[in-house]
Amino acid sequence: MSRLATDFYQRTDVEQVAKELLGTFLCTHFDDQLTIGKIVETEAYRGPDDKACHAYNHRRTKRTEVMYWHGGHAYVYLIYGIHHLFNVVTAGIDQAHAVLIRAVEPIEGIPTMLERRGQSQLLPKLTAGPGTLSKALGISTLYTGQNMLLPDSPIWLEQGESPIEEQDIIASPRVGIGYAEEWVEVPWRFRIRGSKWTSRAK
DNA sequence: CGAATGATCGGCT
DNA sequence: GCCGATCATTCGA
Repeated sequence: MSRLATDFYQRTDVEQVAKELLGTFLCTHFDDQLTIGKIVETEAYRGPDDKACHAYNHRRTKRTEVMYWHGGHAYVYLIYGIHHLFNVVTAGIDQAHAVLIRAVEPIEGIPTMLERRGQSQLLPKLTAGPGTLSKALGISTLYTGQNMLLPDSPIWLEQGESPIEEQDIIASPRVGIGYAEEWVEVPWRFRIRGSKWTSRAK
């Protein structure tokens, strides 16, 4: 396997990056535990024109500052006071684009994931959904701003076995963004066709 | 400084 | 299907 590098992350077409992240491996190494999940569902967010994006209209706050950093950083934030959502920052400096990772297929470190989630059986609900996958992989807001291009990063991405074909990608509207007006129906949620490890379709 | 709210999840009906 | 959890962040006074 080889790590995704600068030229993958720093493209300006966040929609394309979101599709190409499907099939890649999200890896974490915390507390001496290696966990790996194959990414099966993503969503693209494109500041500054996308009303669903935290960086809409060049909005710049302490929380969203990371989105303005160069591609390859991790943007992690807390939602509903409970869930830590993991995003991959893309494009260049001051282009606030990011891809939310919404579901992974457990590959490595499954006992660790089960323990972190307090579950005993390997079922899709272990890692289907942005909050649950973060918990299973041990990702928290502590790691927002982590540069995943650094060789010693505890969070990183590995290339997939082979690219997912366009015909095997299902696009649909993003979820939980009812406030985003004309952006509500834009089909920037991507999933691998036939994967049982994705969250429920809208 | 106070109040509202959210890129969600899981338990209960 | 509905609803409550739970708190950092954001914005307005």
